[in-house]
Amino acid sequence: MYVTSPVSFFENSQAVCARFINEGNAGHSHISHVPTGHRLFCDGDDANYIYEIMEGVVRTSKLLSDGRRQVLSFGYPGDIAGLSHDHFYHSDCEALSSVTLRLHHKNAFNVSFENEPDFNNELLKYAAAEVNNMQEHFIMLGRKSATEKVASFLITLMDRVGQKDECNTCFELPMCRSDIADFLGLTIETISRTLTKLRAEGVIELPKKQQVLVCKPSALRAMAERN
Amino acid sequence: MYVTSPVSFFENSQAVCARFINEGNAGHSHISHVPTGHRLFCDGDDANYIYEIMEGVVRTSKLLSDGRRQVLSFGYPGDIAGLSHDHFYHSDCEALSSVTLRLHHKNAFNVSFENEPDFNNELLKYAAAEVNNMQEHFIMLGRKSATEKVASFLITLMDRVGQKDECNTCFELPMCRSDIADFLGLTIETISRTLTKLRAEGVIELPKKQQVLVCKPSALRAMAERN
DNA sequence: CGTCTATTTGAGTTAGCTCAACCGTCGTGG
DNA sequence: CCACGACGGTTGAGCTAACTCAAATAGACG
Repeated sequence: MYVTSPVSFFENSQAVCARFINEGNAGHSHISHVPTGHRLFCDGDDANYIYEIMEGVVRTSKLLSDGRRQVLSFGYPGDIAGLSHDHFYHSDCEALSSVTLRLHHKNAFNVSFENEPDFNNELLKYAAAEVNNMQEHFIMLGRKSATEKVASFLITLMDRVGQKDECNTCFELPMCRSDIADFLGLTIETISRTLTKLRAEGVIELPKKQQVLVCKPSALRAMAERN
Repeated sequence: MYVTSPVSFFENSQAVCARFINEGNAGHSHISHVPTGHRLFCDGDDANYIYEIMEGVVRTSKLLSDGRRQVLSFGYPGDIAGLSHDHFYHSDCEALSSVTLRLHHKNAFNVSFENEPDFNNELLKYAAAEVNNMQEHFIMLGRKSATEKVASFLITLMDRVGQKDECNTCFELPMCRSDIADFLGLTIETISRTLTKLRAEGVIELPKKQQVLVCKPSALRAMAERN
């Protein structure tokens, strides 16, 4: 189980990164591959890189001392992981699938990147958008019911990575139920029951456990806002 | 009641700002005063300014269509409000006390500030720190009990603005119970009951309804982490 | 085919919610 | 100056959404 697995179960993140780095550009950034389940960085590590996700999905999370976990985000291609306001990462980050990354090496004593004003501007834009996304997630965590949370979550994924054939939209869930639970502030049982309910109502289908088919997108959207 | 008060109850935010602006510097920033209860900006307004809080406290919040509200942050001196990733504000912001602000005028078609790379760097640093704070708040909203939430909230304020005399630490609560409730994802009744419980256990005192005296800071910190 | 793990389903519990009454403070107007 | 109403906060009683614990099921994989 993720929730209780100690950090030491995985290799040290530095080692993982070193192992899978393929030197791309000699300059400030290079390309790296990380396989499923491996860690990009840990809470407390030196924040030497900013990770641009090019392919695959990562999960960032934070642990409380008693094992409770909050998943902070699922990072899809185009997203950035590892932004830090000081010298350290403040979350764990793990590959949920085989991941291709662009690593931007960071001056260890500066949040921003020297001689890269454009990249800094991009980062600022990204950070501002991230703040906005997180604010939306605040509403989700603070004020929405279980059904609303799950429906909102599915809609976000549908809009972002859904494949539309004729009438339905289909997408993969690279994360397991406990990841979803810890993202939405619920339990795995509640996630499961809610998905079952949505399926029973004909709003979605679950061809495989980690694959969703949205049959009634408008009904799903309605459920994300009320009840 | 804040939760249900329509936007139109207050004057248009542009007007408010215009009225209370005292031209400080002729350049990119100027100083402004906003009295208690008045709005700095609304969700949907053109994001023309970034607000640097110099004195007083502001509250940013988001409303759902059915009236549910999530308070996103309480802004204290040194904080920034109004950061946006596009041309618009995505939250409401209101003065909880008489507030002094430095307004930074923004190019309406750019997130960042032209010819102000230093300010941009400051912004990036601030945004990264903000992301970090918000991640902490995710744990609060997603995984903590009512008691833990209230205790965490009090500790944050205590550490930030507490006045330490001999053995106790004292601070004001410029926000009302419903603000705290909507910040922590609880109801006013639960806030009230929890404060009563903390008082009964001798951890805090409430000399006035909007004033807190922390008698047992370590006990309070313990409660913030477990139950 | 058997084992391991993720997920689903069921049954009972509870933390926090809703609804309602009450209290205290403060501002207004007779 | 006092009565009254409004409003924010507290307290009580009962309810319910989501949790916990437990058992059954279903894939995945050697």
